[in-house]
Amino acid sequence: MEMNNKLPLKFFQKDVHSTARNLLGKYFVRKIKGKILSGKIVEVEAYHKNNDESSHSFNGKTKRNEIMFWGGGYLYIYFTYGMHFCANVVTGKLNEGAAILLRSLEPIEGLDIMAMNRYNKSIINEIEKRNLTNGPAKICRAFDIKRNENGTLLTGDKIFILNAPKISSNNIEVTTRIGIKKSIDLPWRYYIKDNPFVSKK
DNA sequence: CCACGGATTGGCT
DNA sequence: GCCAATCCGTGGA
Repeated sequence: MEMNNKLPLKFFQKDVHSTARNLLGKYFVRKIKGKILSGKIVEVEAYHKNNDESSHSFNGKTKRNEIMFWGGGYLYIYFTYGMHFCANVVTGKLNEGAAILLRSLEPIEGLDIMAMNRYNKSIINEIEKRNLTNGPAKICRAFDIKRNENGTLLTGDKIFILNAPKISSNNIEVTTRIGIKKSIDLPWRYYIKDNPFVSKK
């Protein structure tokens, strides 16, 4: 895959909803130990400090969520349920408190390494491939992303996002978000219509 | 200091 | 479909 078309900082420094839509179809990439892991972004959710009680940033800045206030272009990693990590792309301006949760990827490169990270074996069947990165915690497990990666700048050379053609609105499905108990009616989940790697319809 | 529960997953029924 | 696993951020005393 061509590696010279990284998304620039200004891509991330815009409105969280347009950026969420724009992230669909792009390639999330991690270089680790000389290898490339990558996946096409097929499902995301927007979170924002304002009017969104489910957002980690809703009650203001804390040590845990401070990356959400650093402005667009950083990776915000949080730990949940005592065993899982999830990855967010921070968007907008300084102190805006906006981020996009990566909910599902279509695995593209480094499937053998992802399979080791997820299943402790390098050869997998079609069902296992389907389940490799189709959930927010599965993505972090497959890409070996943990607390260390919190605050990583996405324009660096370790973790970044490659540009790809924009997905047209016709091909984007918009729904309420999954797995939350507050602000459950906000239609802030975006996914690529008919992509088999989307976590849930 | 302590209690609560979560932007989840996978295994078992 | 249901539920256990397992940590730590958060908020109240």
